[in-house]
Amino acid sequence: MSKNDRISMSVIRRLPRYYRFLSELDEQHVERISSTKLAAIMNVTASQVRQDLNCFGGFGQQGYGYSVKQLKEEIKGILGLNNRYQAILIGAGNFGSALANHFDFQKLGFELVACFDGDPAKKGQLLGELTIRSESDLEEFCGNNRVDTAILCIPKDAVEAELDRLYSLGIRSFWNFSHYDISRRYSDAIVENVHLSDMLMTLCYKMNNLNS
Amino acid sequence: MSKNDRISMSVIRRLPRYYRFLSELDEQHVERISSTKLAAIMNVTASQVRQDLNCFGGFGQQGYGYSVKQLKEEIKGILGLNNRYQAILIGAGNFGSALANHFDFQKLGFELVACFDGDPAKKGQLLGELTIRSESDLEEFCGNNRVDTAILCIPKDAVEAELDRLYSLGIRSFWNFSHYDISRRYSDAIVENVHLSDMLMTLCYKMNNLNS
DNA sequence: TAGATTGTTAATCGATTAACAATC
DNA sequence: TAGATTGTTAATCGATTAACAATC
Repeated sequence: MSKNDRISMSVIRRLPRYYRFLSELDEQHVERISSTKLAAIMNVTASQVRQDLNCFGGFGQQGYGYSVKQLKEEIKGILGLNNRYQAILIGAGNFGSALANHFDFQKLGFELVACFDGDPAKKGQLLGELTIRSESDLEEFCGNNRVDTAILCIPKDAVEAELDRLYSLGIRSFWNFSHYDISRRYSDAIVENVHLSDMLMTLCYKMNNLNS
Repeated sequence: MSKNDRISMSVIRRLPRYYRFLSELDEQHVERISSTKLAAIMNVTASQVRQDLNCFGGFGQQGYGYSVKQLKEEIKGILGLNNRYQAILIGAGNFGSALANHFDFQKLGFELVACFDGDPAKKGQLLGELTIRSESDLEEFCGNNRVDTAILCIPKDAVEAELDRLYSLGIRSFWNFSHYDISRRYSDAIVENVHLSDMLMTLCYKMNNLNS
């Protein structure tokens, strides 16, 4: 991470994709790759590949290309995937449960350390390897455990109250599956929103307006 | 939908957000709104609001602003949310199940009409109001029913074979939760990708590189 | 050395913002 | 009419692509 003078989000959002493709190449024991070939595989321009990678430093070698393994590791580091993060899940409804059971947090350095739900009936139930805790245990748990990220899988209306508690407990990073606008309330919060319904609407538009 | 000369994806991806905010305003019985006020609520510039909306026609009125209800309906129409779509779910694993049970398809005009899973043990099980079908019933079902969209909730390795079958059955629209690159194989496919792990990686980057 | 391919600068393209005349 | 606010053009900004000298 050398010449880090404000990387644009456009570049950042492409990094996971580079990381995926490089991981694949690495698994196939490909040792080196040129920007041209990588671009062809990823369906982008070679210029963009070189431009993107150069935001972080000269990982390549003229006349040779890039070492797949090294580049993969560099990007992994840039993304912060070598660190360990402890996440808690807020809301053990269907969606939160799916995430807890099915999503490979480990692969990205995350560990789901607790899960909270407002429904008293759910308290004590198992969710994968976790026992569902009551909302009221939030303060105690966060007092005794490091929590790096909260994953919000509760309905929009329930978010604000919950968010205020999480924020006052010092949590600043949120993976937000609700439509509540976290950044508006806490401008220093680090937020990644997943708006599934927005994406389905976009598909809907494409169905009506693309080719066909 | 008047002056539709190629709207950029940047604009399209903002439409669901307009739609959401306008729906809220409408629920609050707000009758009209100016681009300046809407921009303030949505945290964008008034210029962008006017520019965006004008891609589709002059919905506003000088000196007055926009009618909330009308604008909402216009955008709804542009997105294609007034139509009815029949979707099938491919893969009734944890994630697919969550979607089937929890996601409000109806609201966007979608109806989940069938669900398929490769695991014979799952056949016949109930998933919400749907009975899980065997993969082998795909051809028969699609022969007898209109299917507008397939929702892919199967692992990357399983996608290609499945995609080929779906494509040959005439399905061209895909909501893709896997990392398989559909557009590369079928360039005329209409695809919306949801790459959850990419988004978590982006959050990870932000945690390491933003403020703090 | 000759060939390949990067790193980087310059050119182009597209998207956002500003400004203002048109008009309700 | 005067005030407000759009629709739209022009200016700015940022992101992508092209080009090429540096260098392995």
